[in-house]
Amino acid sequence: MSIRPALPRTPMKGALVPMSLETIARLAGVSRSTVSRVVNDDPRVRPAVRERVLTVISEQDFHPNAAARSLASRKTRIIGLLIPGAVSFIFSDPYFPTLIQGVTDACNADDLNVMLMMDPSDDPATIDRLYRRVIRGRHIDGLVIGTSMIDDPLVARMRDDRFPTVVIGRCPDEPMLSWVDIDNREAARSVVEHLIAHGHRRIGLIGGPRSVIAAQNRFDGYHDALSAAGIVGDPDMVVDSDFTQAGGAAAMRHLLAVTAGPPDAVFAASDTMAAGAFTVLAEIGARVPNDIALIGFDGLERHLHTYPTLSTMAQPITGLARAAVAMLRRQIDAPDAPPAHHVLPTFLWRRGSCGCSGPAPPGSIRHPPGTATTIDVARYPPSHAEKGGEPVHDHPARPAPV
Amino acid sequence: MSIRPALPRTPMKGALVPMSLETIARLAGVSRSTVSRVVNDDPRVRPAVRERVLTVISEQDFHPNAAARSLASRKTRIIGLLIPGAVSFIFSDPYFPTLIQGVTDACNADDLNVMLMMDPSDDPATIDRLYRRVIRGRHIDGLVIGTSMIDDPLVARMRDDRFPTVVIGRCPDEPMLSWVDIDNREAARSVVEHLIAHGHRRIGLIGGPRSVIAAQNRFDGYHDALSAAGIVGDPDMVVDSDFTQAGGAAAMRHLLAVTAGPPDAVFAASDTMAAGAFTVLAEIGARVPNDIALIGFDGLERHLHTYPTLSTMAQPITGLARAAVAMLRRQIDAPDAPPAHHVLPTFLWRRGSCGCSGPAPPGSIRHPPGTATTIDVARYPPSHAEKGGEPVHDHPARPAPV
DNA sequence: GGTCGATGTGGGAGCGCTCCCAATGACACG
DNA sequence: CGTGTCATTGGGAGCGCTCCCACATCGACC
Repeated sequence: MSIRPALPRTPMKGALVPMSLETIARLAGVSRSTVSRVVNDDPRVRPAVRERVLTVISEQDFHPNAAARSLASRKTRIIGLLIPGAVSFIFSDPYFPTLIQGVTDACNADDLNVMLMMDPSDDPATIDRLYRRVIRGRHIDGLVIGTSMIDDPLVARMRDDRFPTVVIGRCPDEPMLSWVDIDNREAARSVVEHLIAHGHRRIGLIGGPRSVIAAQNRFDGYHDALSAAGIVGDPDMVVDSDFTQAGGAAAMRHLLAVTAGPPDAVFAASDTMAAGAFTVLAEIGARVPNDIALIGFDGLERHLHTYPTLSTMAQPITGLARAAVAMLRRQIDAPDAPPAHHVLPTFLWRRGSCGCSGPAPPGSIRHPPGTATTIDVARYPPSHAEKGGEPVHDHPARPAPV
Repeated sequence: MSIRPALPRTPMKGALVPMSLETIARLAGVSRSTVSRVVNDDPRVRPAVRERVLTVISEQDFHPNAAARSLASRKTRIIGLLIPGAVSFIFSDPYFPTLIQGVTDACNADDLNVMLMMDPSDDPATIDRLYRRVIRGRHIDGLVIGTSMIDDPLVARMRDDRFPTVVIGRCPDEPMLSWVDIDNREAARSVVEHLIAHGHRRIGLIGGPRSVIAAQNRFDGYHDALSAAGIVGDPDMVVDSDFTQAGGAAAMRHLLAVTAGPPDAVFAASDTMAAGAFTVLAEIGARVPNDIALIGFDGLERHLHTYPTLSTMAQPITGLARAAVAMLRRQIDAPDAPPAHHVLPTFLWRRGSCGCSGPAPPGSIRHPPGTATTIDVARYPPSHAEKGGEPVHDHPARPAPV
């Protein structure tokens, strides 16, 4: 195995030839340092010299060696994106793909690179190897964690290592870690409140796995709304599911089979589960929303194409990703700054499946569109805002209780 | 901005302390070289010494610095995974998420890291920056390209740069690039052949974008089957769509509105588009498969939960990913080896939506289960094989015409 | 007892950058 | 004309590894 570059080989058409600052320096008649300054946009270079160097760089199609740069600067310009393997629903739900896309997009804008870390097998030994190799091997400058599980050991590890980390999804037990999130509890509460405003009393909940903090928060919000309305919840109306379409379908069947009678409205804690519920309702010939009303969670564009269109609590997935990257950059630049916590707003899209098709239901809450968070990267509402529905209720950003 | 590590700080509980081969060497009473040998599994170390060094490494929780390693060895142990932004259907279809997962999984097994490259905006300037930064900056050792478009400029660039690259999806015009693929044309042909065996003559096609090579190949296969059966195709029966569910629904509506009459069977070139078609059929009350039979493409597990279950041509997405990583590793180790091309087998799952519900239709082709390709990494059939249907027709791997 | 190979081991010389400091020249001012 | 100041520029010293070569050390063998 020859590792040495094949130097004497005649450089063939376009083939990558190793090139260094020194080469460029010689060709431009300056020193290595000056080329370095030009490459790094250091102002201490005379415009004429800068011009000359830039010309040579562009002629030679030179780009500085990342490894050498990292070694000397102690910065890799790579951030890690960790998607925990424990979440079985990773790719049966477009949440994570959208998140990944949002993160890479934000990084492109900053000339950062993304190292994707995930372990579908969720084997502790693999995770440990991955962790040691990437974090301790200093492959990356910081880490974005896709979604935190309750008692995620990796989260505690990052805190102990004081490694720059931003979690998407709150970490109530880790005040020293930065995170960005939506207010899942409040959002869920207002979904159920909306169903109550439609006159429904027997409201089912198709929830996510309790181990996912966001899912737990949505359970809590559901109960909050029932309590506030003085409704005594039926435990049979609450089904734990798994964020998949199949799981949503199974949960719906379960709700329909409850001895005390089926629900007259259902809140599914994800659009994907709502879609599963939808198919079951179609199968048995139940009319939505007349027989059973339905509201999802996520605000995925694709569910605009069902009939009736799915009402849903939209969360700014791309905004979360952008915010996480921005926060992480800040943390990398100032490692000793205190942790930051941000809450982004959500929107309830009233569409066909909840019974809204024009006039707001009696008693529905209508807030003015909330000003977004102080993080300017959180562009909101989502781009498909204009495609259907109308925001009824939003949760303005606010500092989270730390 | 202090870049220097805060050395004098008392090392707090678990905080990352910079550590080097030299440190370990001193603690173990050996030289830097010996530690390096231990870390790299070089046999030229006495067992006793190795043991001692390993103990110190583990005590100190040491992991060698990736940048220094890369700089000295000229290998980064990172591979790039490029998902072209031009494909709008990236995340509306689980194909890419599954591919990404497959690639990271394969890399974990080899202690390789994955750098995710994608540009949703598909802006040439961004792509160019990304390319220069990552490829020419030598951030990665090699590249897996998710799916090639017809005339993808990036593909030509890789070939010119002689950069280790494997494309998932064939590149007929680039014999010097390695790729792994399925035989889309033949697979599509046998789908349509199967519909013909069911007695259908008026067969619609919901295709993907023509700019995607795989989609084009499926069009060709569709026509092959019609020709072979002596059926004169109706151009109105062929609708170009976009691999999304909404696109599939729109295409189905289009097929239903054709003046010469609706199809009695439809081949959708992806399961996601088939799902869209499904909802339209349900909406108008058409029975599947009695009024209109339907077969999809991809073999996504989620469509096992529809009613009737979706018949589909399954492709080994994870197998493609694994094969690509294996091929890329080989190419990185032996850059001068000739390019490799592999074709993985597909399976037709006969389920409810095509009319198969037990006995094979008259004249259906039944091959013995094909032995998989010579690439041992391609485990096949997919893990959900046991969940429904029965393979009817497989395409054994064969060397591709180069 | 000398020679040879095999087997370990140590240290030097980079890899291609960044950062620091010293040196240079130009210019203004006293 | 001396001196100080500023803007530029060059070169040295690493960053933490890998690789190569030299140098033991130890038997085995003649």
